[in-house]
Amino acid sequence: MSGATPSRTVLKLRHAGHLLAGEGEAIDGMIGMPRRFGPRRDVIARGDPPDRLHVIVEGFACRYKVTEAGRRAIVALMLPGDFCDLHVAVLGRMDHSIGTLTECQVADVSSGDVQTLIDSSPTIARTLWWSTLVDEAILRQWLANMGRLRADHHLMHLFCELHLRMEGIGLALNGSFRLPLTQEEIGDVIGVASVHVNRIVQALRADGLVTLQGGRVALPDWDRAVAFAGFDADYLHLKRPGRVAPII
Amino acid sequence: MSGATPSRTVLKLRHAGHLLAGEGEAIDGMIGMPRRFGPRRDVIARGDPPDRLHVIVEGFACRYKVTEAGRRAIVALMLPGDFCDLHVAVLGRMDHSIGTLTECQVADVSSGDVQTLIDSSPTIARTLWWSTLVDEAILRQWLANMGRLRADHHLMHLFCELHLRMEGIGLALNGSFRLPLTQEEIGDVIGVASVHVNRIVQALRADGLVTLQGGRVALPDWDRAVAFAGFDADYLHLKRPGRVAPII
DNA sequence: CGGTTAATTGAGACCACTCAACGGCTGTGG
DNA sequence: CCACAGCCGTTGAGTGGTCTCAATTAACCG
Repeated sequence: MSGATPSRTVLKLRHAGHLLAGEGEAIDGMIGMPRRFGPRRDVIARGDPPDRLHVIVEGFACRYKVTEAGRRAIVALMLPGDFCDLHVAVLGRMDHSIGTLTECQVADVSSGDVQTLIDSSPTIARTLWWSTLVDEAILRQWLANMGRLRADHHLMHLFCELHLRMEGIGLALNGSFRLPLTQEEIGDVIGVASVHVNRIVQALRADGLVTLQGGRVALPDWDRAVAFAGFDADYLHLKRPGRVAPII
Repeated sequence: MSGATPSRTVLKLRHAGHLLAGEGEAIDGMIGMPRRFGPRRDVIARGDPPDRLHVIVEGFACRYKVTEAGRRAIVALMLPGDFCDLHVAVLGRMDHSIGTLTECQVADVSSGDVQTLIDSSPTIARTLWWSTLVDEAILRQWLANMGRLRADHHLMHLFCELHLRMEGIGLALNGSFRLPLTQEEIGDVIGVASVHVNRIVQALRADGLVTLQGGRVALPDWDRAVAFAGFDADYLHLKRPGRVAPII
């Protein structure tokens, strides 16, 4: 590693296992100055032309769709370092919205810069490709979980996934990580009403499987959590396993 | 159009709206001789290295995952003409399986040929890219539907989607199309038990919204079906509409 | 014509929902 | 410093969609 600390984006992309020396810095070089978004703001709305690329530098954001009946479905959670829309420029308009959950720092990335970088290095191209495929694999896993797992198992599965993803970018410490979402927002992820999230969380807490307080999630017993959720991390495709020195 | 009838793959890809004259034939040229698979056979299994590309030439196939508890989740339906795995070569191993539902003809495609074709034409590259993005958009829509739509609305939504997709490859006639799946398999798609699929189908049939018999689905009243399902086709990103949008 | 698979029907149980009310915390303005 | 509003979390009660188990009929196939 060189002098500058690699961004969370690069920390994540290193898990693909392809990046050569210096390429992390090249990727960081194209990420512009972040703009601040307040909580619950749209970064891009459904119907917009997807002309810009964005990276979540800080905070939690999501992809979401709203059903006819007005129920919101969060179809992806984006953590610090995640690309929002590496891929969608080919489509004419957004079929979903991207919005912040917490306050966020969002950086614009020029799609021309991305193209240049991809053309300049097969390993970078392969790494960005890997990133979009992992996003898709997560989507498949979420679909498989939804409606087939009971809400308590489903929630623990989500926490297991987020723990690994947060750990991969240096944001998990001692089995706990920050997740300042309301129970309503968690419900929009796993597809249940907020009232039900509440009851489930209490039961899980009583079982010693998880604690949620002050916007942090703690998994005191990883093995039990994994067993309870039926969690298998293969869909995250982490070629370089887990731990990154935690930041904060 | 030239002499030879375009394959269903090309019929589908034309909806992207990018292909130039002659490029459809180029794409068809790389699709090899199909091999026959019986019903309920794995084309690729979870854990396999994703080294080959496949196209479903004839029949119905699916991506699926199996939960710890043994429940199967079908996370994508693949119709004639669909690429199975245009994208997954970057990942080390399959995180899901691809299997036939009905008897299928499956053609192998050399990934070298695909690469050559992509390098030879930006419009072909853009078109194949579009294809994988539409697959992902369908995945998002399925995730949004699952667990948020009541099973009857969900099922009608699926039928509306399949109707447009089948129509787009010339396999829908007078609002009906072939879909020789068991109620169990349909249940694995929308995440409900086969017994419940049965009751729902009967209710929908009684309402005149759909008929299922002899392995065919018929939607006698498209507008009512769309209204009932809350269906909005935008996520299929058909730049050249397959069916004219319902008037009134 | 017998065997197998799929569709259908019924009964009872459970998971998650809605509606509603209450408590706790925080920020604001008087 | 207190009153108040507002959001979030919590709790209760009753409803309903979907489940499992089981049995029966219908359709298909050799």
